[in-house]
Amino acid sequence: MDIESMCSRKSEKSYKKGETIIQEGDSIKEFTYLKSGLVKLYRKSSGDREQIICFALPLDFVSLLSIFSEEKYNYSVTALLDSVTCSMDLNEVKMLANQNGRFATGIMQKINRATDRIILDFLEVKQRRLFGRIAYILLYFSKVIFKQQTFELPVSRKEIAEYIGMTVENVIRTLSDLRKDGIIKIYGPTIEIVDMERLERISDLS
Amino acid sequence: MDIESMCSRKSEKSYKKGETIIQEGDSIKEFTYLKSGLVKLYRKSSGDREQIICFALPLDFVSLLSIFSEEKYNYSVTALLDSVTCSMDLNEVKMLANQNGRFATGIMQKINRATDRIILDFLEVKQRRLFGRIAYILLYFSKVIFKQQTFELPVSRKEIAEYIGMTVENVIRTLSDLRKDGIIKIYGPTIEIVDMERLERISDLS
DNA sequence: ATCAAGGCGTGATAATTATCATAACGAGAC
DNA sequence: GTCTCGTTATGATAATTATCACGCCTTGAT
Repeated sequence: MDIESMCSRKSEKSYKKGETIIQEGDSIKEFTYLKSGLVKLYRKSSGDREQIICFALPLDFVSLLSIFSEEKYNYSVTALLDSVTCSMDLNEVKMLANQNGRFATGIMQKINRATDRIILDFLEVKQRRLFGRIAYILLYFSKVIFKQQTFELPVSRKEIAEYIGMTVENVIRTLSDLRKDGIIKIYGPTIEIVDMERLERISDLS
Repeated sequence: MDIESMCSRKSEKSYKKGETIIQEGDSIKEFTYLKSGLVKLYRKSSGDREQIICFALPLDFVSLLSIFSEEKYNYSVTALLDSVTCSMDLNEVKMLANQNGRFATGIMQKINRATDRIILDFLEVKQRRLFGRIAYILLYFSKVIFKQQTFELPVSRKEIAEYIGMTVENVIRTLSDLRKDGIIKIYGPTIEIVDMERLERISDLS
């Protein structure tokens, strides 16, 4: 019994871009992963601001934090692109995990990998400044998410700001500066990385 | 078979304050938790700086990130106080987890709780500025680690800086400012929180 | 069509933080 | 002992980032 086969007999749900999949405070009843699309995991912080924790791609678990240890979600999930999730009853998953060690360690490994990734990315972002952070997230979208030099940004400038921990104005300004320096091109919502090496250097040099 | 009983027949090691328990890059052969003392988990970032990921208390796992998913540690662990660790052979733990679902979910739950804690603390720190961050970490030491208003700081100012992502000078300056405002007292390495409410207000107001 | 709201973009200014310099002090090496 | 070296400490200055203010454009509601 693996995730794939379990999923086949479980419930799929579709979400339009912008729809909320999980609301902070919801009780955790299902174990969910993303089948297609792109979502953001985020948290409401004091003063009605939001902090984006990470983005999740197809086959990533959406049930990460708090699952198996809390009763209620301490983060929200919203679709950035039209998305399909696959959910299984959490109690069934827990029972299965208790009965089947291999299944349990499989899940464990996958969740750990995801949370490790979050922590390591936080550290990467933290050691950079504005320019380095913007370069880092552009490279992230280009290399990890879209695997292309030209892509349509699935997030607003505000959401970038919420991920890297800066203000919207500075995100916008920095993108403009990168454009003025000929490192990227901006066509409305799509971004083209023109000078990949220079962007990488900026990301490395903080 | 639970962690406690498994530990009883496994190897304990003692470390003096300052000794390194795990070195980034070491291959992961054991599953380790802290029996007594206090340690820091940290990572070397570019430019021989270090970033502290978290602190671990007795009964916390020291094997967190990368374990079960990587072959080598991507972080280091060093004792901040004299510490004793308890280690089990990782392959044995994996085998046991594969055979025993309850054991596996138990570990899973504990690791998840720890990594969740790290992520949530990162978010808390991230949304604050210098003063708020210093207040937050002082409250953390006071409430979580020592459960006292007066305690001996187990970390240097530099290490505080490495945790909250600021410079040493600003950490020192901010502690001085809090002292001048009568919120804390500093006797060499020990700190007394005089005005807990004010410190909490500073932590909340960022 | 018109209005309101929100995202994008830019400039001026203020606040925050980093960097550089310097000094006192204690611990460990020799 | 004495000499480093690292930590704590403080000030002056520079760099970075946030805040405020404004205008443009698009989208959705009425």
